[in-house]
Amino acid sequence: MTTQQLTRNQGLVFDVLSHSDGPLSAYSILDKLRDSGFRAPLQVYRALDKLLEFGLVHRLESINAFVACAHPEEDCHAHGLTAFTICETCGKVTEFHDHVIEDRLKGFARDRNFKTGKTTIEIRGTCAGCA
Amino acid sequence: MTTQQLTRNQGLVFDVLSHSDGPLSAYSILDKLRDSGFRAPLQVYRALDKLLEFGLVHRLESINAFVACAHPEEDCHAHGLTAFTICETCGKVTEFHDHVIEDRLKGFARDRNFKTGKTTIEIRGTCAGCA
DNA sequence: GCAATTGATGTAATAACATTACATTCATAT
DNA sequence: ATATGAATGTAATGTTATTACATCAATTGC
Repeated sequence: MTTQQLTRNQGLVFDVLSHSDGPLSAYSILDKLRDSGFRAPLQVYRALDKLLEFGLVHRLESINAFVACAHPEEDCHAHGLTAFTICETCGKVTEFHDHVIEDRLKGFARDRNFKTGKTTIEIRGTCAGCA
Repeated sequence: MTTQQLTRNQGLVFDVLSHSDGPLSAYSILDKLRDSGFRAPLQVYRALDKLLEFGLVHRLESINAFVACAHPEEDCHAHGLTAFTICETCGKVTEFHDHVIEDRLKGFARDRNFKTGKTTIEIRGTCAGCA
């Protein structure tokens, strides 16, 4: 998935997220896109749904916000599990992938015949710069 | 923390969660407590805040809902990291603790001088019974 | 005893996040 | 050219959470 084949709305939303310092809520994205013609939350949510599907954007469940993927040129879904640190002071988000954790969770699920869908791993705290 | 020293509202909310089959939203808790005199969301949220603090209740970030801790007699905070599987079909939630994952996340955070606050691990999918 | 403080409660209003419903437009594949 | 599926526009509504302010209850220090 390259950012070339995005629709206008998807492109605008991805652009806003890519150029943002930190995660943004759907409504702050909407505000930033008023001048580009956005008028309703659904325009943002629809674009976000697609971007999430493409693996270009991640949703941070614990703060109801969205970030651009750290490596949008590759397919993030292919990296397996994605985890995040979220600085509660400056908002900085760091994305990482850990195969040990992934295997461990997979094992846990398999042992219980639990069919894994989406997995969320988010560490909230204070980043090095803000400590 | 035993459930003895809870206030009336905290006790009522904990009771509803303890006797529930699955996770409940704050507003469904409110509905279940109308007859006990609850009239506003804040009564629920305030009780939940305390119960979370006491480790008697967990918040499921990915579904905006709350569950009673699986072992309220012990202090859940003492077990370290808590992770969950959440069945999207029947709502069943299973709580578990994994030291390998915990150590791995701790290591990641330490390497980056990230001071860890609350960590969320939630696996959404389909449980054995619903597969 | 009785202020002073602290924690819990009651209530209303509002803010923040997300979806449903329905009409329309666009792309493209026959 | 037209049928189809995807994307869009807009309004209304639903769901989750917080702010603000008044009151009440328990505890502490004097």
